[in-house]
Amino acid sequence: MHERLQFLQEKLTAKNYRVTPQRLLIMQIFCDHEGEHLSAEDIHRLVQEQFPEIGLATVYRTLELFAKMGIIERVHFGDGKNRYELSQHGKHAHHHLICIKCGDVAEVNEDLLERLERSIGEVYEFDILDHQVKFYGYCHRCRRGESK
Amino acid sequence: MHERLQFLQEKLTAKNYRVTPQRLLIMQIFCDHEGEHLSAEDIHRLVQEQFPEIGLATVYRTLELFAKMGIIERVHFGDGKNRYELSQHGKHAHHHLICIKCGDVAEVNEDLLERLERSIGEVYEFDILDHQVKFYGYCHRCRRGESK
DNA sequence: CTGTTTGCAAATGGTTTGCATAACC
DNA sequence: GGTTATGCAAACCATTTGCAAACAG
Repeated sequence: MHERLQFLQEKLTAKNYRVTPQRLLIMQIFCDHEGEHLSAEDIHRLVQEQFPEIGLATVYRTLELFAKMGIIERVHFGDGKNRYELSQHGKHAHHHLICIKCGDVAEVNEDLLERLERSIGEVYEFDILDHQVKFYGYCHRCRRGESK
Repeated sequence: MHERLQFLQEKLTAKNYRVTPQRLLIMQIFCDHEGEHLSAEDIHRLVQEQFPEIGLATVYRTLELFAKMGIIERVHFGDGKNRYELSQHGKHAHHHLICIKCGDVAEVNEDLLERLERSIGEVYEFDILDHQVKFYGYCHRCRRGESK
């Protein structure tokens, strides 16, 4: 949890970016909310609890910086806003199960797509570097008629 | 091509929506541009060539109506705007190869995902109804260093 | 100190909405 | 003729940008 902040500091320093409390705090928020898919507004609200004077623009600029540095990834669920999650160093974490009833988003961490990716790459002469896969349907709760 | 317009008319009438030249024309545009992934603005521009007085709002309202009726599908490529394509009745057409260099979007029509979908459905107790898969990388032209 | 980063407010761009008019049935 | 659909303009919402002040190195 801690080591991630240290890692961030090193990476920032290495690229001549400055280590600021805002950047550290936003990173902290990501660590405290792993597995969630936060929007910029979510992050702004959460950071404000500890640092009320932070501006939304700073959050956006930080998210862009982190994304550019490969620390976080942007994911799109088609609800009009971007969402962000920590990148899982090397591993893809872009298999999402999205419940069309309760809106719950679960992650599938297995890299079952690898074989598919390889064959598509061959057939279509396409060098695949990354992918994003979304499955829409009913989650285990909703399929049983439970509410969230 | 024609039969699609007739199909649209029947579906509109059946649901007590009105058959208007704007709606027919937008459908025509989709038929004339199969395989492309048009944004609302693209469609507005194309329709305007034949019907200059159409408003952007009408385009948006029509797209929403068509999507609600299942005639078209919304797809998101993460460039900030929605894109639309004709639904392929029953078949998924949501495997996209997106070139991160030239921006070209190709479709993969095979339903290679079916097995994967089945096993994920079992493991995660998730009823999968639809999916959307995007592969990002270099297309055959860009990988050879050609320009578009 | 010097250049980067921040906060604020204003601008932007895609999409939605209110309302009076026009068009379908 | 009654209701739905359209066009226009204004509203909206997520995101971006300009700029002067604050801050890291």
